[in-house]
Amino acid sequence: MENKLKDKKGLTEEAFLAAYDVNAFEHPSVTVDMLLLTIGEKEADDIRKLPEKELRVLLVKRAEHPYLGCWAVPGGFIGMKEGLREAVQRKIKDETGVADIYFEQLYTLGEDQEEVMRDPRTRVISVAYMALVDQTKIRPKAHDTTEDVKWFTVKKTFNRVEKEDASYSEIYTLSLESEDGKDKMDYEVTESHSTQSIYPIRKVSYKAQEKNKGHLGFDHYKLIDKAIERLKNKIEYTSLAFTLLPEQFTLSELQKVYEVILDKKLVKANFRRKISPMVIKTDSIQKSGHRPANYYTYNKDWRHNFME
Amino acid sequence: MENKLKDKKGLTEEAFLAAYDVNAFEHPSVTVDMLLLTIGEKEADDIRKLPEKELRVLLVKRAEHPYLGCWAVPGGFIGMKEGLREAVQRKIKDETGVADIYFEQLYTLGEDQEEVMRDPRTRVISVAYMALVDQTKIRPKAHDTTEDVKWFTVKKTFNRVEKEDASYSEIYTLSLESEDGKDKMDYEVTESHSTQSIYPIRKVSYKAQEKNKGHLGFDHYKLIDKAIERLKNKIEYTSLAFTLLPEQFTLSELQKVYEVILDKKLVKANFRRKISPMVIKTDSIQKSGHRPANYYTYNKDWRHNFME
DNA sequence: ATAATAGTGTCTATAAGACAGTATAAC
DNA sequence: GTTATACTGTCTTATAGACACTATTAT
Repeated sequence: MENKLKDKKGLTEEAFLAAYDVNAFEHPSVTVDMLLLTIGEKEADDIRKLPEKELRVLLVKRAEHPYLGCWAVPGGFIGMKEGLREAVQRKIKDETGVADIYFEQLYTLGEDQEEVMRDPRTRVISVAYMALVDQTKIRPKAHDTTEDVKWFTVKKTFNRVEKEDASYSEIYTLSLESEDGKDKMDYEVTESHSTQSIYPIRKVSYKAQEKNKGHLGFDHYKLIDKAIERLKNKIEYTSLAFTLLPEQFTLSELQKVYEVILDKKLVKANFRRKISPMVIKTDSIQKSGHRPANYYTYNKDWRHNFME
Repeated sequence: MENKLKDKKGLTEEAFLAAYDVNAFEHPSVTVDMLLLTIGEKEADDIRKLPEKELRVLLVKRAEHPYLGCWAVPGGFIGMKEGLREAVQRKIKDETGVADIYFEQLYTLGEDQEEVMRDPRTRVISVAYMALVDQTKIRPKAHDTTEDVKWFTVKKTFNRVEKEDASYSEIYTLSLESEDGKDKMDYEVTESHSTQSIYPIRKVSYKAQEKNKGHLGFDHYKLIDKAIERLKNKIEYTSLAFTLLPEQFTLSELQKVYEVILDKKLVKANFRRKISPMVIKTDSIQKSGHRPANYYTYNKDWRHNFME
């Protein structure tokens, strides 16, 4: 649509745009952050036992100011002519060497006064994305702006509830530990909910623990926390679990993925009944030190059969 | 934490920050957009009948380029020292005169190439928020940058499914109509889902209809669509419905709110059974041309009794 | 009486949870 | 046989859906 209307100053759109001065105001910077999550396996001591699974996030050790030497979620400034998703795509390629990965928008940082100061360089709005991968498919590598890359095991454990007059708080520990055990950061997470308001008012605060080996840069603990929450939520009604596994998997492996993310044990028979429409049995078999298991694949037309 | 480490160029953080030139790169602009949603009532012809309810969104008629004369979701540039939420809070106050309103982050626009060009002035990243209000509490007003403000009834109706080789598409009509009926915009929404990939790939496209009276600026149809979807999703497991009603309401009113948002009829007895833990009976009564109804309020400690 | 809505009781269908049992491999 | 996991059947309980019935007001 060509807009020939004139504004209050008598300008057409064309004239207005020609006169528009982008630099009349100061602009914030915009970055993307990428939470790359995966399910890793802890090598079992007994060969006959199945390996335990755990949730992991990819962190890079920063080789540049600010937060030089700290661990952080990979990310960076976006180009002027680059879409946010495209920027994330580029980061994923840089970080992992792979292009075809599931990711979705998670949360945009820069909401309140505290977050206005989140980067000492300038005002930074950061759009965070959550990406999910099968760990066996990728091999992360450090590059110019990063000194190291590691997978960190993520765990969020419940501590206690505190009741106040107008609110109650749930207190958790969010812990991050690198595979080699050299870096370990814990955060105390306090989620307070107002009991006064009609609508949910939720304030979350984070406190780094004294004994931490290593530091997490920026306010990235917020992103990790958000990502866990989102994943926990969505895994129940989507097919996201399958993005964390190879194309072929056993039902026990699948169950462990659910158990790690939901953070609770599931009853085998019930689990199998529930996910049966989402999977297809293959003729391959996984051999092991006990009864062999059937391999399954994701049933690609699960969705449209179950939404009318 | 004071960071005394030196980077590759031998600079401390302090020296690095002193030398940091914000203007070394061009920056995108950042705006917030605010989707203010409410439940409105269509005046019934028969006094004895209860009024029908419908979902409405607040749109402003732009008095400035670009999209001068078009309807748009209210919004604007953020200040350098202003948090995103704070900017939205300010807009809400400007637009409605009220401060205490529920709102949450919805979605950040600017994801792909098409969205890089979404504003003819410059590259604009827009962080959209969804706000929910009881329509009786507020009185929207136009101001300097807007020529008019109106509530638009929002409806999304299903048309058909089209099956292709590697995908299937659901086609909907998204319609917006002002209370006075003078402005009416329809969009054909095509949601295609890939049937090939392990993970959900969903592409949505929008097409304005020829017969439209009035235009919607920018890509704001995307936001309206996202907001409907979010609301539909969250109303089932949150207390958001109560933000759309006065403090006291009848169970029939509450049921109508759910029906409008979920876009289906509910069975009264079952609905009441399900929401009973969320509400408290008051001693007030609503008189009308039939059996009077009890007023209820939201049960503020519904949440923590139902999450262990 | 009638129109219109308020409010309740109960039967049925479906899904979730618990648990016990059998099967099959390596050692 | 033992260990460790794979896989299945069935009972119980909880939840969702359908439907019928009674109650109360204004006109």
